[in-house]
Amino acid sequence: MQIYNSLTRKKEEFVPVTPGQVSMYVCGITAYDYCHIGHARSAVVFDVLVRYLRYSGLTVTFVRNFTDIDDKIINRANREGVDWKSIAQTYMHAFYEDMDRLGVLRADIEPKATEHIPGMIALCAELIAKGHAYATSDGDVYFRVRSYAPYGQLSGRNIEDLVVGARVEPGEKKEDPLDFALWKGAKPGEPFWESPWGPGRPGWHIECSAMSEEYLSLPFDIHGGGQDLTFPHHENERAQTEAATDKEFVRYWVHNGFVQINAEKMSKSLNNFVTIRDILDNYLPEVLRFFLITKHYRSPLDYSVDSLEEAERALKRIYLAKFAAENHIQQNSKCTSTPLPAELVVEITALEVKWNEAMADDLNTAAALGHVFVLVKIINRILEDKGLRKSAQGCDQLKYALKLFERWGEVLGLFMMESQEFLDQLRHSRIKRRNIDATLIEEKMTQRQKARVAKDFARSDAIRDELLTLGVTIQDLPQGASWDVE
RNA sequence: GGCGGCAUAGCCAAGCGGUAAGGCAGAGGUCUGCAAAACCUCCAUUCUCCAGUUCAAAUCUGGAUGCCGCCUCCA
Repeated sequence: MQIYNSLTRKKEEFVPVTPGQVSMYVCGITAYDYCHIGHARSAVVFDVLVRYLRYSGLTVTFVRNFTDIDDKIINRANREGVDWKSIAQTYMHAFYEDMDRLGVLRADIEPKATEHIPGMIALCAELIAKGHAYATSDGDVYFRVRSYAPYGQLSGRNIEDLVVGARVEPGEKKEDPLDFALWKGAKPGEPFWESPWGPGRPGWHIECSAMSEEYLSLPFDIHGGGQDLTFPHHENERAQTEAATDKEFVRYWVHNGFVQINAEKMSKSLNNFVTIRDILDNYLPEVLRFFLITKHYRSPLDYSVDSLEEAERALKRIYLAKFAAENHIQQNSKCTSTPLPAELVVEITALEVKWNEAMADDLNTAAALGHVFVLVKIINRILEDKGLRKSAQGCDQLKYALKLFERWGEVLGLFMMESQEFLDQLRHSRIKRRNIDATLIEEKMTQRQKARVAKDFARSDAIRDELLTLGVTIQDLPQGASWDVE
């Protein structure tokens, strides 16, 4: 497959270091708050990537870490007057709850920073020994940025430009403002680990270097994360590992784009953070997951309730077609030998190739979903035509289409629910969201049914209009009337 | 100020030199007591603008304009 490499700023053919095997590391969360929709996007994007690589026949070793010690965790613990460990515990647990609901698979290895302190200390020591780092009298250890020539290559910056923006916090004893902390000497009251430089704790970047090196051999194939991690986090990780080991760190750097809220960046200051659980209070997890892959992973994605509801309608269309095809296959016992129009068969066969091409082209899920809808249209076309739907070939093609749903769904993490179950859940989700009193609606439906039997259409239509103002629509079907929420 | 990205129908969105996928909305039709839902059909001679390269450009080059991101913790 082709994959865009942030380091070379080009799409490249993906060739794993070891044929048939992929080693992949993605920066996980810092456990200090509930995950927001941006975390969801990143997690889902790399989940789809892992699933697709496996679908392509590759064996993937996927490492995703937890940062369970960090300034933000300590700050929150202090603010709430609790132990920092319980903060990390709470939000790692929440992460699993949210991700499980979204269908994000567990990584093969999920290391925690606090369980890898010795590796980080060893890395710091190695960097000091090689002259790439130095300890200060305060027990801090800094990376000597100017000692690593390629610094800035990954994020496309040159060192002299960085100097302008570099900051030195009060109390820091850096040789150079560009240098960044590998190890932070403990301040009073802070958690610490013993080290050759005195009690302290790791800087943020060193943990990913230590953990990726521990579980994957260098260079490993894919390093992923959000676009904002490119600088400084990934740039620093790369500098640390390559300077310490004299080996290439990573072959392909993959970065996902941001989720924006109404075309603006999500930020604490704008107070426009939307958490995963906020959304899942009102929408099915699969709707959110579908929404997150409707756009190419490197582009910014604009979140709004409208766009989420549009995704919901679109997903419903897919499930309705799946539902109809499944039902038809179950119930249709008699088959005729009517052939399907040749172009229909050709089209459906071509779809599998096209879908694959889309996914192999830098994980173009937006295009892949387009092909899913073409499949939906073909299913409906067969189902709609009495001759075609009874033909043996028509049935075969419907079965094949369902197999495609299954295969594609496995990769996208979609369409895996029982159709009926999805449609029921969707209905309940909408009833809840629109604050609809189902008992009241049922009463009205009974009243309306009486009116209809009595051919009092004025009355039955009045009830229908009344329900419509609540957002409830009525369908009069041969087997009786039913209602739904839009 | 430095670096990078984007601009495609009412909205969302693919497209990576060979003549505009797909979704939502909308219009027509099937169905219906009438509707609704569902389904089918239709819906960009044209891709922000101006030059250029080419037999051929939404796609490449140069310029203009407008948005956005990063450079500080951030997915």
